[in-house]
Amino acid sequence: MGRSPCCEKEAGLKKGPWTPEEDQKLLAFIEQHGHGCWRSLPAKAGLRRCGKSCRLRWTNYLRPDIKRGKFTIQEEQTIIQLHALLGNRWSSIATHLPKRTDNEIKNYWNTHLKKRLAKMGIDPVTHKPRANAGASSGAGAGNNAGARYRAAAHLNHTEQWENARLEAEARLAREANLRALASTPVSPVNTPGAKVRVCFYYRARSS
DNA sequence: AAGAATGGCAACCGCCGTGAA
DNA sequence: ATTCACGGCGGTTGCCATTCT
Repeated sequence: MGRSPCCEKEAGLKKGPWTPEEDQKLLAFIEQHGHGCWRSLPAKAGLRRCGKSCRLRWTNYLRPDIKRGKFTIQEEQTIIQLHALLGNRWSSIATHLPKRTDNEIKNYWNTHLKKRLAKMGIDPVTHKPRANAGASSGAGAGNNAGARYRAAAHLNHTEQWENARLEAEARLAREANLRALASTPVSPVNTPGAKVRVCFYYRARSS
């Protein structure tokens, strides 16, 4: 039973980058009325966009509580720790970084953190040391001191990440307990319905 | 200086879960 | 019990900016 696409190919529906005028319209409308039903919002706000596009623009860019700009070391650590625990569940990760959007975190992971971990010889999917770590890091074959240094550094990093991971695990467990005690709604981390699509794919850029 | 390659990020696509009818 | 609409999510793409050759 196929679902029709959420955004019908309606004539005149605009796609692509948002203009400042569109941003202004969306912002003004939501500030005045709240977003309500996203589907009907564009018509009410005078936008020629689909509701989904409006929602995305709002949640990823226009929301006033979004922190933009460079991620701090602490934020990076949190992302790495949570990714080790949760995999690519960006929305869950984002709940622990309240001012960052899942899209931003996902982008940051794919463009920065993933590469950094790989460079350190850590598999960005499993967060465990790679068996052949360092073999492809461009190490000069005859440089033993360099190799020793890299090996030590690698062990050091591995240890660091593992500790961080355990810390995060403990913290999340504590938080879960507190939530259970307070009988508040379970967090996305433990929500049964939360998507567990851990399989990871990263588009290899064609060169 | 110019073109190619790469990086970074905003936005789109399609699937899934949920709740209402 | 089934269908449908909607919101939400993760994966992917496309474009602009920056760096490299």
